[in-house]
This record gives sequence, C-alpha cells and structure tokens, in this order.
Amino acid sequence: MNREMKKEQTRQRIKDAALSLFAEQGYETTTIEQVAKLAGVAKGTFFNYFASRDELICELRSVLVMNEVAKLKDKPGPLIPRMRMFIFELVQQLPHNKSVMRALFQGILGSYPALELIEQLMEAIVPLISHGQDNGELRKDMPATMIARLTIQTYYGALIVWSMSNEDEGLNEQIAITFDLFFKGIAA
Amino acid sequence: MNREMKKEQTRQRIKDAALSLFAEQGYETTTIEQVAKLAGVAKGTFFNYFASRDELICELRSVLVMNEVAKLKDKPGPLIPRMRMFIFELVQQLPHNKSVMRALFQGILGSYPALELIEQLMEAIVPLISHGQDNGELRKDMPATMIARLTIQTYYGALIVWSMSNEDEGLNEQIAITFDLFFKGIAA
Amino acid sequence: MNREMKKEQTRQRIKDAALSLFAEQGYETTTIEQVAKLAGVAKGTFFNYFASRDELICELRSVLVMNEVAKLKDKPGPLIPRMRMFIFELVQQLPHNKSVMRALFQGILGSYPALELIEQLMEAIVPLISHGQDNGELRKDMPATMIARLTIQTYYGALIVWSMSNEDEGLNEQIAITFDLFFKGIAA
Amino acid sequence: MNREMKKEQTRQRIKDAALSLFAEQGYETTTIEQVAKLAGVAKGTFFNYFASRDELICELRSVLVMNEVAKLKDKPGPLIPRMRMFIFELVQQLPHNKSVMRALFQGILGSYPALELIEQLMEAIVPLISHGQDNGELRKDMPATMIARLTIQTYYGALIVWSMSNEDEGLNEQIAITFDLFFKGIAA
DNA sequence: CATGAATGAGGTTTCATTCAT
DNA sequence: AATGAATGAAACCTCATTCAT
Repeated sequence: MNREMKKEQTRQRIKDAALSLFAEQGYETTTIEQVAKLAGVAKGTFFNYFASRDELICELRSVLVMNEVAKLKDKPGPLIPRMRMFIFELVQQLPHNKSVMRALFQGILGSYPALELIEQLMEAIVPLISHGQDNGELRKDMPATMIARLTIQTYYGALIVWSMSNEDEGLNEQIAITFDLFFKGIAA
Repeated sequence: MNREMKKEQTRQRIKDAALSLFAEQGYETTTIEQVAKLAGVAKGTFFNYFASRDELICELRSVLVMNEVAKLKDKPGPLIPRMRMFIFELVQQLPHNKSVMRALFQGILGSYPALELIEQLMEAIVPLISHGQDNGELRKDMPATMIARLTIQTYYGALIVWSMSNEDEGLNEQIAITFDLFFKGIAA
Repeated sequence: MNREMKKEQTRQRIKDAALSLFAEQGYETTTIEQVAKLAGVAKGTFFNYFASRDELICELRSVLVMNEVAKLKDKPGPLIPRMRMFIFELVQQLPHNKSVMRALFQGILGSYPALELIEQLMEAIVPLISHGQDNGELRKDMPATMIARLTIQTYYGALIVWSMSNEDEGLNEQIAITFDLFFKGIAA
Repeated sequence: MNREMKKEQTRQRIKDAALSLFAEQGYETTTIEQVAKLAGVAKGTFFNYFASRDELICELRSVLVMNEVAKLKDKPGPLIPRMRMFIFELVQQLPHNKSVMRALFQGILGSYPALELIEQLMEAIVPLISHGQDNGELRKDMPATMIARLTIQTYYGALIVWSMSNEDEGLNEQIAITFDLFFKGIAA
C-alpha cells in the first residue's frame, strides 16, 4: 500500500514538474532532464514511470480532452442551467494557470487527437440542443449543429483569450460572463 | 532586375515551404533541411535568406498579428457594419487553410508577442465600443471593455474551432454566422 | 568509489587525446569527433565531461599559465640558485613533447589570458630582481624591470625554439645551457 | 600598366585586410567573407587573387620566414656589428603590431614549414659564428651551434614577449637592449 | 574582371533513451 | 527501484568554394 502510494506520488510529481516547465518554456523546449530535476528524480527514473517522452505528453494533453462530455446527456432538468453547470464542471478540471493553459493548447494544436476533439464534443452536444429546441427552450431558427458549434466556439474563445490576456481576472468569472450573454443569444 | 526578382521568389518559396510544413507537423518538428528541400534549395541557401530558424518563424508569425487594427477607428458610419467589414478584412488576410492556421496559433501561443496581441486589440476596439454605446447603437448595461473582450473571444473562438474541425465549411461563412449572432447580442 | 575513479580516468583520457591531437594538427583543426574517437568514447560523452569545446581548450591552456610563480618569493637563500631551481620546477610541469608545446603556445597566443601572463610573471619577478640588486648579487646598471623582462624572454625563447627544432635535445638540458649564459650576463 | 597596378593594389588590400583580421581574431576564426568585406571587394573576387584560403595564409606566413638570411654571409667586416645590422634589417620587415605578430606566430606554430625555419636559420648562422670564433671575436668555450641556437632563442624570445606584453615599448628598442646584453655574453 | 547567390560537407551541440551498477 | 554515464542520431549553423550573370 505504502509502496503503491509512493509510486503514485512520484508519478504525479513528474507530471506537475512537466506541466510547469511546459508552461514556462513550451513543449519542445522542455527536456526530460529538466523535468526529472524539477521532480527531484534522476533522468533514468523518469523512464520507470513513462515509457517515453511522448507518453508523458499524451497523458498531459488528455486534461483538455473532455472525456466526460458523454455524461451530460443523462441528467434531467431544464437544459440551459444543466449546460451552464456542465461547463463549470469542465472548467473546474482545467489548470487555472494561463501559461499552462497556453501550453496545453499548443500541444493540442500540434496533435492529431485535436481534430477528433471537436467532433466528439459536437456529437455530445447536438442531441442536447435538439432536445432543447423541441422543448421550446432554445430558438428554432438555427440548426442545432450550428448552435452546438457556436457553443464550442464560445467556450474555446473564452479559454484562449483568457490564457493570452495579461490581466488578473479569474477564469470562472470570465466563463460566467461569456456564457450569460451567449445563453441569452440562443434562448428562444 | 531579373536577379532581384529571382531572390524575392526564392525567399517566398522558402516561406511557403515552411508554412506548409509547419501546418503539417507543427513548429518544432519542422527542420530546416525539410524546408530547404521542399523549397528546392540547399540547406546553406536557407541561411542566405534567414539568419536563423527563429528569424523565419518570427517573420511568419507576424501574419497573425494584425498591425492594421489601428486603421479601424478612422472610418465613418454606423458602428456595427463597420466592425463587420473590418473583421472580414482581417479574415481576408489570414491563411484559409486549417492546418496552417493551427500552426500559426501554435506559434503565437509559444511566444511573448502573443501576450501583447490581445492588449493591442483591446486598445483598438474599446474606444469604438464606447463610441457605439454613446451613439445608442450598443447596449449600455455592460462595460465597454467587457464587450470588447467578448468580441475578441468570439473572433478567436471562431478561428480556432474552424481550424480544428474536420468539415469543409469556409472560414468566411463561419465568421459571418458567428458575428451575426454576436452583434445581435451586443446591440442595444 | 570505483565509479568516481572511472569518471576521472575518462576525463583524463579525453584531455590526453585532445592534447595529442592539438599537437598533431593544431587547435582549430581538431574536431570533437576526433577527440572522442581517440579517447574511445562517443561524441555525446565528450559533452558529459566538458560543457563545450572551449571549456576543454581553456582547461588545457592553463598548463602553460604558471599559477605557482607566486611561491617563489617566499623562499630564502641566494637569488640566482633559487631562480634556477624555480625555473626547473616550472619546466618540470610542462609537457616535454615538442608538438604539444607548440600547440599550447598556439592556444595561448590566440587568447586574452595570454596577455595577462607576462604581466603576472613580471609582477612576481621584479621584486626578486630588485632584492638581488640590493644584495649585490645582480648588476645595478640595468633597471630591475628590464632584467625581469630579459629573464622572461630567455625562458620563452628557449621553450619556443626547442619546440620548433627538429633535433632530439632535451628541454631540461637546453634550459640549463641557456640560463647558465644568462645568469652570467646579469650577475654583478 | 595601369591595369597591372590596380591588380597589385587590390592584392595588397586583401593581404592587409587579412592580416588585420588575423591579428584581431586569430587565423581560423577569420572568414573570407570578412576579409573581402574589409578589403572592399566581393567574396568571389577574392578567388581571382588567391586560389584558396590556404594560399593566402601561406603567403602571409612567409613574412616571418626570412628568406634573406642567406645574404648575410656575403658581407664583409667584423662580425658582431654585422649581425646586429642584420637583425635590425630582419626586424624592419616584420609587422610592428603586437596582435599581428601574435597571429603570425600562431600561424607558424601550426604549420610544417615552421620546423624548417629554425634549421634554415641555423644553417645560415653557424658558419658566421664559427668564423667569428676563428677571428677571436667570439668566445670559443661553446660550440658554434650552441651560440647560434642561443642567438635564435634570443631573437624569438624578444619577439614573442614583445608581442604578448601590454606596454607601449617599441620592438626596435626592445631588440636593441636584448642583443646588447646577448652580444656581451657571447663575445670573447 | 567583379559579383554574390547557391552549394553541401562538416562542425558543434542537444537530448531521448539504454543499461550497468 | 533508483541512478547517471554512455550513446549516437539528428538538429542548427558556418563557410570555402563554384559559377552564372
């Protein structure tokens, strides 16, 4: 048990160190030696935890790739509050550090999985929107796919501008303001 | 005369090759050897045109950094159509190729000038918005800076989602749809 | 313990290989690949021991830069035998290999520290000479600084001509003959 | 005629530029581009005057290699004044610039002709010395070869220390002082 | 004869990865 | 399981030299 926990801790230390360095210097400029040093282990030890540099990067990237989108559809209640809640839950899992966020985006943009990301999100959201339109909650003069897409744009737009701005505003707050306006725009 | 032109052509060939490879593989993975080969010149020739790899990257990045934002404020007429026009002009200058766009974003996210970009845009847009609020064109229940920021978010959100989606929709069209909704949201 | 020793040995092997190649081909013509090969290590290993080519060169150069000149002044007894002894000690520490010696000179001539070398030597020797003049051991019709300078000239002249001559005479012997004549010339 | 002169001038300009850069930065660090620029010609032009970089270097090196030593033996009169005169003539032909001198030494030390230099000088001087011993002008308790060698050592010692010292003293003066003492030491 | 764009071999340096200790 | 020395492929960049203009 103790053994297991220690291993898990080391693994996490390595991931934290990597994310921190990626944020500071970008993906490609960060070397395993730096990561190992910051994590307080030897270079060789790194490879006991991750088979390769790429494995680490993949694992870190997955933070932005929301696997849990699927859960959304199963919950009951009016749509807009449910979406709002869901978006906040997503944001909660993200790193609230601007340069880490930039590093994550950078990583995603350079990888193939990126391209599936939007598609997955679309697949999850479109049925919800359609349902909302049938309910009378959402406007019907736009196709559901378009509304879905605008939602995603709004989400990523908020994230990326937040990550690139110099001010101190919180991500939560920014997301809240942004979606307030957006939900009004797509309401029936 | 002929000599000069040839030089200019070669320079452009190198830039095109680089952009194309950056789009395919990302910034850091692209080597000078690849760029040179695709441009049809020798490795050494590359360095007759760009002092270093970084110099090339900087030059390419500047495409996304809109220096012409400033021109916006001097034009007359009602605000919303003017902004719409301006945004289309911006978009016209961008590469309408998804992977090139992704590469550019990737590059910007990893560089310091990125951070000034948002600020510059804000400085250019805020006065316009204020003016629009005074005119009665724009809603007054939100600070001008917030509206400005939402505008920028909307712009980048549209760009980034377009660049990451697998469908064939045009960027112009996507921008048009997006801002239609947005402008309604911020109108008085 | 064993590990440490091996490292030290490897480091020494690299230095020996480098000196040997510098002697054969000169400083600038010698590549790290050659050094590594002769030392029996991989190119990358070289950089585990020396941060750069320059670091190695600096370290090797320091052989000719006599840090121990200072010790001279503290010893007692008549001056000329003391100086003779001191010069022999200096010579003992030098590489008794003509081409290595040439390589070292070449290196020194191309570096700034070279210029401080003479000055340091002068600072160490002038007081000795002055003292010898006060003692009546050395001639007084020449300023101490001039005698000091002639001493240094004599030393380097002997070294350089030895290193450039094709015969087999030993360096020690050559130095002995040279300074015999010189000391007679500066005695009172 | 005019054509010829212009060519000769350009050739000299190139040599001067090269020597000046060698002095500043050493042999290997100086590129043909730098030389051409300082000489005010294009890179390609350089190769109209010198077949290769090495040819230029060889030609510059020959300044220090005294081909005219041979002439010495044919002159009449007492030996020591004749040698003194000869040495001054040699010195006159050298560059009286410390860093140029260092560069020349550096170049010589890294080339094979260096090794023949001493031998040539010995061959020229030994007969003179022998003759001087027979005359009764020079001491007979040392072999002529040894005196010859000491002469050469004295010469190079003076040159090299002058080139490495930071003071402003002239080379002529330094040589004069040095050989005054030396000639006394070898006189009968 | 002068030019300078093009060439590519060759140099230094970096770094992910392996493996003996 | 942890270490860090060794490895070598591969990157960036330099520069002597060629050659079409």
